[in-house]
Amino acid sequence: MAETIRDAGFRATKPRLALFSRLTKTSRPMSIQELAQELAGKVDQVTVYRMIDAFKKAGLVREVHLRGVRPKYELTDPRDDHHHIVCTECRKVEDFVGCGAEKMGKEALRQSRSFAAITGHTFDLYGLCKECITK
Amino acid sequence: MAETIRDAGFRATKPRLALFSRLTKTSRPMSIQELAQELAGKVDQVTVYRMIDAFKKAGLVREVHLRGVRPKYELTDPRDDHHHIVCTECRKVEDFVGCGAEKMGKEALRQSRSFAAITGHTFDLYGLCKECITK
DNA sequence: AACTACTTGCAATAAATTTGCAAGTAGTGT
DNA sequence: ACACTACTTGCAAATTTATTGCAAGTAGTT
Repeated sequence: MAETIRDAGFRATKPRLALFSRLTKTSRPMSIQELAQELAGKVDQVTVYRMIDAFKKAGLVREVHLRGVRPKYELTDPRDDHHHIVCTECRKVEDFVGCGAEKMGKEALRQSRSFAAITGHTFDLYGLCKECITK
Repeated sequence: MAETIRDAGFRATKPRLALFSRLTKTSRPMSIQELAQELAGKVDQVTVYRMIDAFKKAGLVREVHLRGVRPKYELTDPRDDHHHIVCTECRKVEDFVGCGAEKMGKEALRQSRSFAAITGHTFDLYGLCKECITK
């Protein structure tokens, strides 16, 4: 883990290890506030902001935008194209894999008169989980 | 236009008409800041916040989240399932239509053990426009 | 063990968003 | 046209969120 951080060009400091470690332990993207709160006492909130920003630029971390909430962050896994499905009632988040983005990218380029390449995408679903749908 | 606003349950006041009118004139989603700036003198920024919030709840306006920028807003067109393609260099935004969301929604439900229904989705593409790709 | 550039925490700023409230006005009924 | 009332607005102030400056601390190196 320290290795990963160094490879990304950073020093493997305690705060960085703490943040990175926390991110490896979550299956859901986390907000700055959640991270800062959990790391309180160990890592200053300002440092969380700075680290997330740096990790993001280095590609270690991905920013996830879901409707109606502040941005959340998760570790990047380069070979994994997963997306999120969010319950609009209870805000539960689950992952799903696969999406027709490559195909859609090609289709979009065909439609477009000013774009020349696709480099990324976001795709998230919103719905109701089995618990909330009965209410 | 005043009619649309009334139908949504609001009074057709000057500030509301100004905001709504501005939104009908843009082909790109706009941020609170952009809107407030353009309507400066006519509409207070606080009012823009409040109106956007109310319009959003009423379904007149859709919130659009694109990477790395604050939320933007555009008028909802119920029969139009368009999405955005964003140049990661110059931030240009273009629309494209159609996306495999229905199909993917079904696939996601199949994968999921806790979700029961899909009610919405986001899908946006990032890439380079013809101008920026040559740089 | 010493060195140095990168990091961190704390305090202070700045920016974004929300709230309270008196004054203004659209829509209604007269 | 006039008055009435609930909905709206603008302004100021409070909150919340994010950024910056800088002295002190520390990882990685010599």
